[in-house]
Amino acid sequence: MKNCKFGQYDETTKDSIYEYAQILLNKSLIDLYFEEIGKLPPDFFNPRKKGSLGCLVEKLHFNYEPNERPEPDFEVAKLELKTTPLKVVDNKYVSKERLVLGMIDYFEMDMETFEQSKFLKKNASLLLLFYLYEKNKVVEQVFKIIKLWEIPSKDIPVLKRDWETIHQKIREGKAHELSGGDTFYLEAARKGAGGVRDLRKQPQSDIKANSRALAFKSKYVNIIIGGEQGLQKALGEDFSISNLSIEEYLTSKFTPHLGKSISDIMKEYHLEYSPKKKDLAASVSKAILGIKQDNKIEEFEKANIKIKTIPLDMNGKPEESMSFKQIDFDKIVEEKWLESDFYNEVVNCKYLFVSFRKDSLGNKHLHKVFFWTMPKKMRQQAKAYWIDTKKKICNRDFGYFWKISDKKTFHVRPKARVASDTTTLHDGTITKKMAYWINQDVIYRIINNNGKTN
DNA sequence: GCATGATCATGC
DNA sequence: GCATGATCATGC
Repeated sequence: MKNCKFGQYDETTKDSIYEYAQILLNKSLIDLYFEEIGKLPPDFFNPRKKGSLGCLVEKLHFNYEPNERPEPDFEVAKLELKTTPLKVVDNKYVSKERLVLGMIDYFEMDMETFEQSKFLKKNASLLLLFYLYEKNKVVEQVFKIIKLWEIPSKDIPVLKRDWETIHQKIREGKAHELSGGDTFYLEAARKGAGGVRDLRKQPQSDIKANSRALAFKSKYVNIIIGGEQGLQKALGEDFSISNLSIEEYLTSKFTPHLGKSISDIMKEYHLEYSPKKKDLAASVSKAILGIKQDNKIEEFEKANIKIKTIPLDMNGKPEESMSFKQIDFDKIVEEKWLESDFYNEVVNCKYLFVSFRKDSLGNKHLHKVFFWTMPKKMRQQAKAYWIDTKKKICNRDFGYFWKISDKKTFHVRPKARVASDTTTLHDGTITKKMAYWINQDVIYRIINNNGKTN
């Protein structure tokens, strides 16, 4: 635990660091650390001294000494902290500049592969603190977007190809010919003082090359901002003036309704109540969140937030295991873990769990609402589960997937519309459709712990 | 028509 | 009572 001015956080877990970072939202350092900044030598926040804001955030806010090593800033949590500027264009935040991710050591990168690269080790998870840029200001700048970001699996192919393009030039002794235009998301950007005095040696040629750093192009940074901003926009004015994080804001919407019955909440929102409907809980959630029933949930999707409603029995126990998408048998055999559907759309997501508990009459009441992301241990289990499932599908071994009785967190089970609902694989194999599930008792534990993961 | 989220039904 | 198989309701 790190003790800080505004409480404490656990520097070994991403969630805890992220939660503590939220204090910065809509604030500047001078708002929060006026006295502390007064005691610092003026050199510390000279606008000309680049990078000083990032150091100050680490020192003042996180009570953490910045490291210069290849490991991420928060080494145990494997989380790299980045502060980066925004500007406003057409009433929208866009990235002011590329996001620099570390100097290129030509000799070192020459010997690497993408998978084992320093780049991937250091930048797989980023805590991005976007602030609104103001000229000649440092500590006065206000943080506008706080985002815990992990390289999305869908972007890995592009990033990998970009990295390999750069790598290839170094291998061919053409480091001096590198250019930002070679690549799409990731670029080898000029860095350092420039000019003759900043030239460095490269491994496969005697020609000296400019010093360069790997960086996300600002276009790509805008994609990173995009999902978050779309959601902020969808939440509207109330959210912008609330000074709350997205998580806090969304959960606070539910607070006044905790304990109320579904039918009462639906009356309040003038929704039709028919107990046969299966999406009652979902439409109630949408109503409370102010999402139109005709589905504005897309913005949540873009921000990688999934809403799951969980029915609980009288004792607060989940009535069912939790189902996810169908397994695409032909696809999974071609996939790698980090690029898989399952990793992308189930594991690597943020969930908003909305639970409803039955009373003695069988009426459902809004019970607990919280955000949840899969903790590390469970992700490891998820990987083992996925590998096992994939292996059995490769072997056309459809009868022996993990079962709930195996008590291994996940299981495979059908969820097809009817029993006769089968799927035909590319080689003509016909088999029942199956889906990914998380075991009921695991959901129970998550509910009991209010989503706190350890 | 089908995927998905949610729930029901049956057998041990 | 639980594990497993099966089906329902809905939206796209």
